[in-house]
Amino acid sequence: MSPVPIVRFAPSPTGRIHIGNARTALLNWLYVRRRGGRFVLRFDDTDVGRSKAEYAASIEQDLAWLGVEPDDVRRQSERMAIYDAAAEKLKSAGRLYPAYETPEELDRRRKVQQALGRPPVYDRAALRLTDAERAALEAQGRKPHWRFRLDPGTVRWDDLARGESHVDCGSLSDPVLRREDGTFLYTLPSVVDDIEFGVTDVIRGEDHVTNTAVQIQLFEALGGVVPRFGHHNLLTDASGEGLSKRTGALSIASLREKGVEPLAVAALAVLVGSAEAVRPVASLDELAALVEIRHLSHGAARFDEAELDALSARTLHAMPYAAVASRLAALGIAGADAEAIWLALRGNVAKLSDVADWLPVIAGEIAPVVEDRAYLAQAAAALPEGDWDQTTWSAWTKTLKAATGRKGRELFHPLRLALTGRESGPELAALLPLIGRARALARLSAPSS
RNA sequence: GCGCCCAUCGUCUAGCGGUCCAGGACGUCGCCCUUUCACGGCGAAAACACGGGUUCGAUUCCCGUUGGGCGCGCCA
Repeated sequence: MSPVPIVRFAPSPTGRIHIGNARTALLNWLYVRRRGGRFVLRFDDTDVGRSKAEYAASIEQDLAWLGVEPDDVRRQSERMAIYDAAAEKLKSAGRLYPAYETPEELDRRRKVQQALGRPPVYDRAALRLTDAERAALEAQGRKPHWRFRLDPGTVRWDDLARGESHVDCGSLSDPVLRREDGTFLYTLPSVVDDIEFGVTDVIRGEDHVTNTAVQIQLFEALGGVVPRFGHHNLLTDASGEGLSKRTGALSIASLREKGVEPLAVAALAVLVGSAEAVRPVASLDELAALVEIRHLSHGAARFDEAELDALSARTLHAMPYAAVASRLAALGIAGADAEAIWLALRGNVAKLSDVADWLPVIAGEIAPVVEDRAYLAQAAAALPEGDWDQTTWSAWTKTLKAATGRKGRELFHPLRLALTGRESGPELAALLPLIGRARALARLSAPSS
């Protein structure tokens, strides 16, 4: 097998991606990030009716927001001729055969089989058609769709996540590879592309395990190298319901709009349902070192959005200035004081945008809360001269303590109320130098409120 | 209905026959630190789904039941 892993994330651009898709994308991305390798973003857009360019664009945006930067982006809609050739190859090998049933007929048969307690498997009636019968159908204007003739045996593989795995293909329908109009379903293009792009590891959700058995047969029928497969456990929402059944709420776009940190989304998306404790991380590299596909559990895991908010806040509390500098600049926080402002405020924000709430305290207008004018006048008079730094607060309050005999809450709280106008907030030692002498003096001397 | 996978504290999990009156993380609660919040420190409550086996001994192995996830598409 290639020493350099090549993985792919293959969404169909028929909607926006949600947290479950992000889990798959990230698991792939982190896999090659740690080993050195390539990540291909492949849009499985053979369903022209449902695929939309704007969805593809938004998927790329969502991935970029999470920090996933593909090495290559491909579109299946541009590669039809190649799938055509593969289909011909299967046809001449006797593995692809025409079938003429209508979707309604098939649906009816499936229902009958289910009612009889039989698995709803295609009966291969088309395989028993004589040449004359086929010609008759064609003469009526019926166009065939094309099915891949499955080997009935059991397909086995050593799964990256689940170990020894097997699927009995005898209980599967021959998959339709191509529609009447010549367009392809996802199965064949996926395998053709995996072969051609040299994909070494297919990491996807466990909803694909039976597809994997079919696709392994397809890899073999096409003479391609069968990649390693890994099927990660699926996520459910907080109530235990499968994500695929719900839409919207857990989309990456909605999480971004809520102001959740991308690193928190990434961390929870891949750490939940694994043996590793969910924790804030400082980078995707740190996350990559934590994630081990083999350590994923095999049952579905709950993704709790409430947990995400807490993780997002904790991620912010430890975030170095360099990691947020450009986003702070966009909020108007830049220049010499920007780092000090961030370090003073970060422990008190749940979302990055919360820093805006504190800006007036540092550099704008507030309504000081004044309850004890005499004490504040005394405090104003004791305000140190010269340049202020982190030590100014304690020097000042020490002086005040000696002069007034106050201590604890009685000493500090009136100062906080006057200087910030609020009951609680960041440490005043960090805030005071940012507020500056002039502003502090004005607030301490404000009229009673 | 049939098939595959799973089943340990509220949640995510460790556990691969005795080391488990079950360990960690998040959450919750309490205490400490602190002018407040947050952080940090210490501590507490909190779980082996049920029934049968196998075994000297089952959380751990087997079978069944129940529950859950997924699949059974001319979706991907």
